Amino acid sequence: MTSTQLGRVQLLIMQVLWDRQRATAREITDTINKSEPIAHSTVQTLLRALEEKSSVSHEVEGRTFIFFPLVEEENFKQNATTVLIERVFGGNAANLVAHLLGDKNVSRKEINEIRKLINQHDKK
Amino acid sequence: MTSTQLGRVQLLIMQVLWDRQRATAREITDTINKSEPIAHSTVQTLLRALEEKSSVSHEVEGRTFIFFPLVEEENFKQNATTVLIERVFGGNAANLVAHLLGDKNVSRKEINEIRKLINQHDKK
DNA sequence: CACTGTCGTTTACCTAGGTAAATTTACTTG
DNA sequence: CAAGTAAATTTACCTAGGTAAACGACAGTG
Repeated sequence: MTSTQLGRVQLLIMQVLWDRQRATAREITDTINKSEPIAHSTVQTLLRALEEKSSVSHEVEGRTFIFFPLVEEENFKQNATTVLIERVFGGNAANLVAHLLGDKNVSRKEINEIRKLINQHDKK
Repeated sequence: MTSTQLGRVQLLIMQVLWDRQRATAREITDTINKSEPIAHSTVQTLLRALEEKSSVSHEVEGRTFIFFPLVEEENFKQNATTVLIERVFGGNAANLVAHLLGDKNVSRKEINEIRKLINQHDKK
């Protein structure tokens, strides 16, 4: 299916994997537990789900599984962004940016950063 | 709960309501059916779900229900955008824009539009 | 007055995501 | 070798979203 759609906790797991490239279920659980409580068995269940939809795979080392991502972080970001633009912003990325400029959750500092990005992008 | 999280089809329904402000279930079904097939009973089921989470409400007119949105489109857009930025772009809107500039799915035309938006925004 | 079409309601089934305990399996260490 | 530990697997439950048939109420029409 290669669905690059992930649930919130699945995404946390993927982020650990993107960060480390390789990790055991235990390492993933411990990493997530630094920011929020999660049971090890939950992580294992979701890892199996991720494996079923070909987002991750594993190698066996001794008697433990070493997991690694099959989906690239960039691919995922692209997909997530595209879905938002398609469903919510009529398929036009500029509509999304227009929204950001008027969004109270976006700070002045971020807007300045955005302006810089555009200017730099223009210089090519 | 006031969850502004909506499923794909729920969002289609909300978009019809945002567009018309008031509509019967039948009108919603017919509108959606112009772009994709959907059973009337599916729309009714989802309308009830939307009503349960206070996204829409209805008045009774004769023996039919007239639905109308309780959630503002802007609120929803803001929420959906915030969730993407938080979960995928480390909470920084500029990261999202940086991504857009390198996204193959975003056309040159859209980038130009974005530049114009920023320039106009600066003039205040 | 029975028939038909349109409502809304009920019921049922499926998938995905999340949560986690219980169980099994197997290695290691006293 | 028995016990404990740690890993993976199995099992179970719950919610949200989606899909749609089946059902019951009712108004208008022949």
